[in-house]
Amino acid sequence: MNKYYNRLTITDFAEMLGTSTATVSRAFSDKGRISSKTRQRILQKAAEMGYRPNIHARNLTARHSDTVALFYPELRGEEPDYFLTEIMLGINRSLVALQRTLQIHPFERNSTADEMNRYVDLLLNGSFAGIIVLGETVGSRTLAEMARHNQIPCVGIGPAPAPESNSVWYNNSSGAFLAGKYFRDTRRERPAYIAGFTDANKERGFRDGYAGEVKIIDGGYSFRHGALAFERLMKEQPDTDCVLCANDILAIGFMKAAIDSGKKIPQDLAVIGFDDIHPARFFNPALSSITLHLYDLGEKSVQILGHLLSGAREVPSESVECDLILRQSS
Amino acid sequence: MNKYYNRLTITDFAEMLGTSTATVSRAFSDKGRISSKTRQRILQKAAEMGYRPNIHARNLTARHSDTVALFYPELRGEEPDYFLTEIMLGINRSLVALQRTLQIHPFERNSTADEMNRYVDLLLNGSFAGIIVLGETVGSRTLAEMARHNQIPCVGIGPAPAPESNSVWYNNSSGAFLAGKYFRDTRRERPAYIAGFTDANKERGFRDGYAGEVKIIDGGYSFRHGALAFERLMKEQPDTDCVLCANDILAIGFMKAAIDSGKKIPQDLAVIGFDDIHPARFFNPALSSITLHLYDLGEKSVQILGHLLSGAREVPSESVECDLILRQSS
DNA sequence: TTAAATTGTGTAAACGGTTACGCTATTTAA
DNA sequence: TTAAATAGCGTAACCGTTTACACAATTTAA
Repeated sequence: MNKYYNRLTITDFAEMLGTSTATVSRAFSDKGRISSKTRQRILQKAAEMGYRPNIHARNLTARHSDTVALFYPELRGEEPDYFLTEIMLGINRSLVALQRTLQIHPFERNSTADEMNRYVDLLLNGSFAGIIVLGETVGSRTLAEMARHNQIPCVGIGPAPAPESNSVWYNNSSGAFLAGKYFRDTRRERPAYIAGFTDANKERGFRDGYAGEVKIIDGGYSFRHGALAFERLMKEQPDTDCVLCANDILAIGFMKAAIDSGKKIPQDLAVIGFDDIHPARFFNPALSSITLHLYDLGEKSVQILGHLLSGAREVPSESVECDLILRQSS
Repeated sequence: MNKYYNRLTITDFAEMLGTSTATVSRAFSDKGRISSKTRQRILQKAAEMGYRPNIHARNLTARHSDTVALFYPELRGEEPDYFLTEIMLGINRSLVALQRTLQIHPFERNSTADEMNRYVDLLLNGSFAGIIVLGETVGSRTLAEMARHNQIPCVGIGPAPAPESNSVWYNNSSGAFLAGKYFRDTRRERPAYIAGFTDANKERGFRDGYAGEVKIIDGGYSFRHGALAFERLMKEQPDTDCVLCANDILAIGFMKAAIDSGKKIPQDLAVIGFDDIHPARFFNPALSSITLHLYDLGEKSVQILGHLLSGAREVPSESVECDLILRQSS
């Protein structure tokens, strides 16, 4: 292995200055008592001579690290996970402001016991000051539960408040409702819902919003699945005139296929996506979408974690509103 | 602060088992001598009773951590940084395979001395086993240099081999050449290059590839800048019939504006982007682009880092080929 | 001016592991 | 069967900090 980095230890350094290690330590820690004159002198000398407190020794005595881990079920799909990307952006920015660093830990959606063990080990061996857990997979819940059980600050991000931890959550059902209602209000007559895999909440919300029956097509969440869904839809209900898709990538794949086959969007077919990932607005026509405010989601999770980290016991969970962003596609 | 996690120390645990701490340590470390029978017993008991070696103590004696940091100049632009996202994906996947964890550290492009100091501190206080540094900013170079100087494994990713560290690099100029040549071969007559900010290499490559004069428009790298560039171009050289853009987002913004103003792509105007970020293929028409093989870039950097981490002294830098991916826009 | 309170510093014991060294068993060689 | 080699384990020093406690110097109160 690699044993690089500073060979200058606090003992050596203190000796050079003619002080004790305690004083040096105090100069860096801003806890204990120390005259500002000596602190100045020590910090200055440290800068000159390149002394830096070894972080592992610090973590050991302090009994905590200051890194935060983000666990998320990895989408090994055909596209990068834009959903994750945008949440992570919010998380990381906020974390930097808190002077904390982010470790990222993807895990398989159907994680093996082995993989889970590795992560639980990391969690319990003191690696993290706290964790953020994305999603609602078995893995996510296990991690959240372990964290709670061992009193490690943890906040979950998902489509429902997590009983195992503090959480910030979004309400898929109410989002889908907006889309349904919009289609009703704009007098669309034959709605369809392109589900990735079944998501009862979105489906129900959409149906309730539209206040009428809705054709369901399922299959998967990728760009390619969107195109397939279009083909199936044209066979099974060719007079469909409005569509909600379970996520934006699906919607974009769907639109692409629709346009290539000669459909006019939004005239023949109005399309609304879900999540409002950034690339949605790039498409031509620009995609309308239910926004989950992904960036804010990340930000809020860090806010809650921040409170937990500074010792608060009861921090309320939060939810974020879904909104319908109208662009060209609907 | 938070002093959670395992209160069961090696001393307590060893006592419970009636062995010495040395033996327990050996059971976990697979170095020293130990009978497989006792190891079994210890590991099993550990699992039962929930003993886990504290990572900070381990790191302290071992004099190294096993986390890898990725430093990158943060694009505080109007879009998420897809370029980064895809490289990071490659890095993280490979790193997981090496049982290492990734910390991500964005820094400002024009980072202040203060910010730089923080990062140098992190670098030199033993936080990382090694680092990967993205880009060619002053900050990136400083970090790479510090790492090299302190013998911390470091690999840079950028548009040219980095003298301060091992690196994996791409050749912008040769990529742009391909685009120029393609436009020449397809008998386009009035080329333009939409530079974000000036990038002499791409510009030169493009001109050489086309073997003729090229109109330059600059301004910035965002979607919005793409649209602005289109407008300026229409004023300054309205008969342009082919365009290379300095990145894909720019290209997409450009195309969107062009289409909205009635241009037919690729008939009236052929467009090629740069980087081949994933969303390029979603656009309508799908965007042709010079691919940098971003994912592979990330993978290779970890490969090199892996060698460095396992003690190799001289590991050759690598470069990746640029390729022209043709889609509908050209 | 003197006692009490406060401030600044040092000594040494943790923190929770690893590992060099030494001492028995046990195995192998002769 | 015996000497030499080796395998398995324990003791204790060490990794580089922090911090409780003790003590001297200085300030404040009376």
